[in-house]
Amino acid sequence: MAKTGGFEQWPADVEFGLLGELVGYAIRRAQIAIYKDFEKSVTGLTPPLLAALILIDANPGINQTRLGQVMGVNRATIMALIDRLAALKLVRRAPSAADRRANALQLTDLGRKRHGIASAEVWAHDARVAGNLTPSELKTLRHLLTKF
Amino acid sequence: MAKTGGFEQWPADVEFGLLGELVGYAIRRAQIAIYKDFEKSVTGLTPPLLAALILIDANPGINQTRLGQVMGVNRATIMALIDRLAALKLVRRAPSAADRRANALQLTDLGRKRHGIASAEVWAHDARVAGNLTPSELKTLRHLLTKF
DNA sequence: TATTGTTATACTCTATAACTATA
DNA sequence: TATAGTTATAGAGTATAACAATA
Repeated sequence: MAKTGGFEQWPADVEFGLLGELVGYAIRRAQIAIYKDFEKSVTGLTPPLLAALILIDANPGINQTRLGQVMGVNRATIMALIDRLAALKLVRRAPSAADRRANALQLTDLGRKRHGIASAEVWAHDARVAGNLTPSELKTLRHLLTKF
Repeated sequence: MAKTGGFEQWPADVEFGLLGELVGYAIRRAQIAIYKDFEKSVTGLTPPLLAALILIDANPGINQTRLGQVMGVNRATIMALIDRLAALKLVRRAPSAADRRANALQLTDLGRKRHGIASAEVWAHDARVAGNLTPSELKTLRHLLTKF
């Protein structure tokens, strides 16, 4: 029942009706609280941009369509995200050796540097928001979340 | 490890790097999967609009600022959401007896009807996406999610 | 034919800043 | 002074539809 970033998870003076019964909404409220802490913790990158940055770092040469599938967004959306990362000089669209239609996505030197900084920031953020859970509880939660 | 709506939760051929360590990202991925099922299940209302509709039904006369606080958004944002619910003739801004600055939000007759329909839809949706969890697991998950 | 990237376009969610009426 | 609502504006994320290049 922690308050994260001033967002009161389940205020007692409000009726939630059906929302209080939905596990999907419980996940959504946790996500809102976590997002508010993320904003204060990770400088200059939104959650989708950081996710893309980390995924490209971990999968160098991945193409846009595949990255979009992994992130759960379509080609036009991943296009916009890569455009922004490219404008920030963090990601480069290199030609793919295997498929001349595709871009092989890579981090730039600056991108690798930024990846290191943002990793430290998001790591600290995640530890903070999970601070009310024991290691055992976290393991259980992670396990249950894979079932969706 | 269910696939919900064609979104593959943790594809095995992709490295997730640091993302795989973050409980916040695990929650985000579950939320993406659930959202994709929501879209197919609840007709004509987005998650924020349905949340507002249910909260107004459960707290008739609530004002916009308080509703925004409960939902975790600011006054300008709740304004836009109520504008859309009002344009759909689902919600009415009634004058507040206690405070002439405030709107007492209420469902219209059509709003109550829509609330009933959407409740059935979202209930079925939630049961479907939670189908891989036992009642005991769901209870544990709900408990752990309150800790953020 | 199918797929990758791209562009044009539009909609939703969200916020900041400034204004007004009222408290 | 402070708060509730409002308006104007902007940015980010998301999608659909169409097109060119390549598979």
